[in-house]
Amino acid sequence: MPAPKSVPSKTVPSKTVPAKETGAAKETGAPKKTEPTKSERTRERLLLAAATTLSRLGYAGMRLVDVAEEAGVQAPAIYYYWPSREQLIEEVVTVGTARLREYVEAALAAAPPGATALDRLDIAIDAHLRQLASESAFAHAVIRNVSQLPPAIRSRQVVEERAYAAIWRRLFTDAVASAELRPGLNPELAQPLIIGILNWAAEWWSPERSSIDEVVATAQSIVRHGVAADGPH
Amino acid sequence: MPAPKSVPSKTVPSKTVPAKETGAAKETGAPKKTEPTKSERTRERLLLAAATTLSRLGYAGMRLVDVAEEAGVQAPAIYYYWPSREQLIEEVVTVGTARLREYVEAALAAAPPGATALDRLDIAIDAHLRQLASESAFAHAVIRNVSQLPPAIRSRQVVEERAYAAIWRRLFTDAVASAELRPGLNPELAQPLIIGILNWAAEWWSPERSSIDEVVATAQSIVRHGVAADGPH
DNA sequence: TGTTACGTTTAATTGTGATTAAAAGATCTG
DNA sequence: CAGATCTTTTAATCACAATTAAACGTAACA
Repeated sequence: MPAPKSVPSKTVPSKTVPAKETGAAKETGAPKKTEPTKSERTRERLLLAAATTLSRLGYAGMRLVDVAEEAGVQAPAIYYYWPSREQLIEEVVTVGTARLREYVEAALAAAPPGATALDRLDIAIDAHLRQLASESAFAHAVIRNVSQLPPAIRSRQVVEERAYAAIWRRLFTDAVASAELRPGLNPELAQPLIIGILNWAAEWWSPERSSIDEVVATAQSIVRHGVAADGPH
Repeated sequence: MPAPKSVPSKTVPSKTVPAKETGAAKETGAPKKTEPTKSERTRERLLLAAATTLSRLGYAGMRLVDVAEEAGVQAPAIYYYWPSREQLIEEVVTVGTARLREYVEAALAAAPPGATALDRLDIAIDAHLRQLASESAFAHAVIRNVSQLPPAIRSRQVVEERAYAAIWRRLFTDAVASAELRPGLNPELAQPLIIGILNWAAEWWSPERSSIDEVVATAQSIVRHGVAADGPH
């Protein structure tokens, strides 16, 4: 039983490599477009199931039986894809963090050239909240568990997290540089406080309670007024 | 072995009641001032240990052995004070929530008569953050675990939580009534978003990183500017 | 059509951790 | 100091959940 990809694994025995992700580049010129194998889809289904279960029951509470049931397989099937429960969880939280970063990065990259630092802050808020809303399983899994992850997992997730934090630090540095931030406001503290608005939304927001659009708009409004200099008005 | 107080317990066998908390009212006219028994202090030590361990390892991860070790006793000693692990955890989260509410309530009660709605908001922010900072074990235990508590525990904790939420809802209602809230801002959404600023602080704040005074000031500044009407300036 | 690697299942194995039982220590009261 | 009651400990239970082993289809393919 060779273990397929398994993103960050080291301990994989590495027997006959099934050349799936790897082989794709060889077959077609474009590295995309290969239809996902049944195996690949099962793996993805398990990863999502793990994220869901992890966010609901927490790091220690997530049982492989639950994950398996959620994905419609038996628990030992998980070991075909991951060498251990730990590795599975590690992938959930690193992938979760990475996707959030990528989503926000993409949104910022698509910002119009004339956007001010505060405009970009609005964009980041929008992207962060919408990612939380759509990929809620992964987002919840990360947000609710980072503080309780064992060091081994945490240390690898924190790399992703720092990369994401850098984006926000940059947003605030820019705002300071362009004097768009209210004087006297400590950006080192303002930044995590603002992140709190967004992350905590994962705890209370639900589509029944209010539309995501309204939450985004309200958060943007609070933040903008909350940190902006009393500019030209 | 009679089980001492054990706040919300129902399943206690209720044998010979040691008349401790109860007896206090009988002995002295004032219901306070009784020196805490050694037993009472052990119980308190265990409760704190449980809060600490719970916040560090989560609901499912908190082992009684850890709690006991943190309190300097053996695990089965816990069963002298609580009938089960569940009840212990329930007490941690309800007491944690209750203390936060009481602290903020007290702060608001001490507000000067002339305080505006926004002044009172500042007071609540100050109290909430300081309570998080001082009773951090209980606060963390609650904040990090509410979403993962089993329904049985959660349902009892949520009573406390609703009582606390009512305070904040009131603050915002008042601000709307006195037209201190920026028009167009949805107070139903603004309120949980602001709470997010505060609760998430538990995740990142540490005394080494910055003084609690500075965090409070920054949070107050952001919130006030974030939600206030463009009033008389 | 038999063979081989893949994907998954059922049936052990094993360690851990809550809980209980029984037995000591303490402490308090007379 | 003896006796009784509180507090805590050591020594079982007992169940559950991760992991491993072995076996069972199934599809491509030679």
